[in-house]
Amino acid sequence: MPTFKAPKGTRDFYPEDMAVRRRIEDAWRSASIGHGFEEIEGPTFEHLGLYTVKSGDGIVSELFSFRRSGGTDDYALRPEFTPTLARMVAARGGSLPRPIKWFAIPSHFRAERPQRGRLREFFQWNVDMLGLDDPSADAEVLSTGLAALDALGLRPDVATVRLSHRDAVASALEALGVERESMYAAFQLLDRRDKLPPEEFAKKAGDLGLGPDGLAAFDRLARIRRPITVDPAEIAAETGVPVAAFEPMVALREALDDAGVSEWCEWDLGIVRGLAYYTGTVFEVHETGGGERAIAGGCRYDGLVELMGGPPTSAVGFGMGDVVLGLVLRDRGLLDGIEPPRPTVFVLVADDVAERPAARILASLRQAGVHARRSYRATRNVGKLMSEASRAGAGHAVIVGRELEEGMVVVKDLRGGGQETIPVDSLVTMFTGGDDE
RNA sequence: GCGGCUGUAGCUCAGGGGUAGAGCACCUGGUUGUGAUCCAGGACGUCGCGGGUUCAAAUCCCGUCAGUCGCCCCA
Repeated sequence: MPTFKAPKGTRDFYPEDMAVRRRIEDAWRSASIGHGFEEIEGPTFEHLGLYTVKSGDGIVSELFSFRRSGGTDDYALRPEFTPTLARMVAARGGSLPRPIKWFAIPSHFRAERPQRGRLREFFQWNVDMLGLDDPSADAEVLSTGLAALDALGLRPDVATVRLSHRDAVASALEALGVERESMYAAFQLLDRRDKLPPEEFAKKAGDLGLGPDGLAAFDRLARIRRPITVDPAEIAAETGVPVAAFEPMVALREALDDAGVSEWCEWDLGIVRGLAYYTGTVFEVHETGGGERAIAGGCRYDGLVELMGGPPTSAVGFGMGDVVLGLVLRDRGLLDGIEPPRPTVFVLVADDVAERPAARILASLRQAGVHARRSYRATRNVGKLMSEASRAGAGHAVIVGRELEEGMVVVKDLRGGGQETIPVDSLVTMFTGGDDE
């Protein structure tokens, strides 16, 4: 018989893994709802064209795409959610009340070589706010993400938001002599500042029309890392760029301050993020040590809904994957002790004649909404059964046995250790009365 | 697509040309009811796979596959 393994880059979620996943998803969902976002979902696969129209044909090699046997349409498992979101917004056009505040926790699929923090199937929390062209929307979206991180135990000393603003950087680069038509190439170079040898960096910068002075300023700009409270005039002085270029950053900073999250944030003008359709604010959330990939990435994408056939719609959102976040949380012990739901009651049968009464007791507990389990072993050895109840993490064990003759059962508190003999009739009340966990 | 490292029991690993090992976990029983660091017993492997060398390969050689980490890319 052939043996099968989970496909490359996918994961099996055993109960303990599922408990961790639920913890993360619960934090995401709670933060979203608490900040006024509503949950949506879309199809797991879409028309291939939905992705190529936005990202170009080159994206196809990164997708799991397919055609139904005998069919004519090309599909792809969704590699991200934003196109689906933009499609959904475009489909309802202007009929949706603005701003639109939606979140989703979809699975995604990418045909990449797996490595640390990157798998072929993963879950990504998406939070998006559309139809409000104001920095307060950027701040609201970002603070939603940070609320989830906070709920999971991460704090500003452990996770940092690196922020930039494409309009500000574009103005700065223009002031340094970069032609408008070279702007996208300049962003790409900015993104690769730490990966290229200095000579190559200088050469590519020269191709953009930058002289030696401009190159030096470009390099300084690319490496700007400052507290978010810094005076833009300081950055202007350091890079030789007129301070007016950094104007968009001031309004963003004020919005972040009002949202109460500026403690998490710093400027990093080297943050670019790849896509051409990004506009305005861009940010990444990183572990402060910086060893892992980005925990989350977000941006403004004011043109995308229109690209999908909808009305011009401003938009800002972010995605946060479960893989890197899980690694960061695990490294800090923040996932220790998470386990699947544990039963309130564990019913054990201590006597052959108690088998059917025990079954009835179990059913009555469950019908009353109590999480109750039983042993499926044949043994009547109470010690072994008690051990099983303990390993199951049950709060109480109910021994159904000889006391039944008097209409009684024994209830043992597995946390505290005490036990009492009570009438069978009062058992359900005991566990629904509110004085038990 | 390219490179490093690792593949031996369910898990963690030892062994290193001559009959396949340990700990943990798991299962059963301990004759009559209380959470095992108790006792006794049990199941467990084509040593990733294929080829080569050898009287003999888990062990040495070659290849291959898988996992993992990195490069490329990263929505």
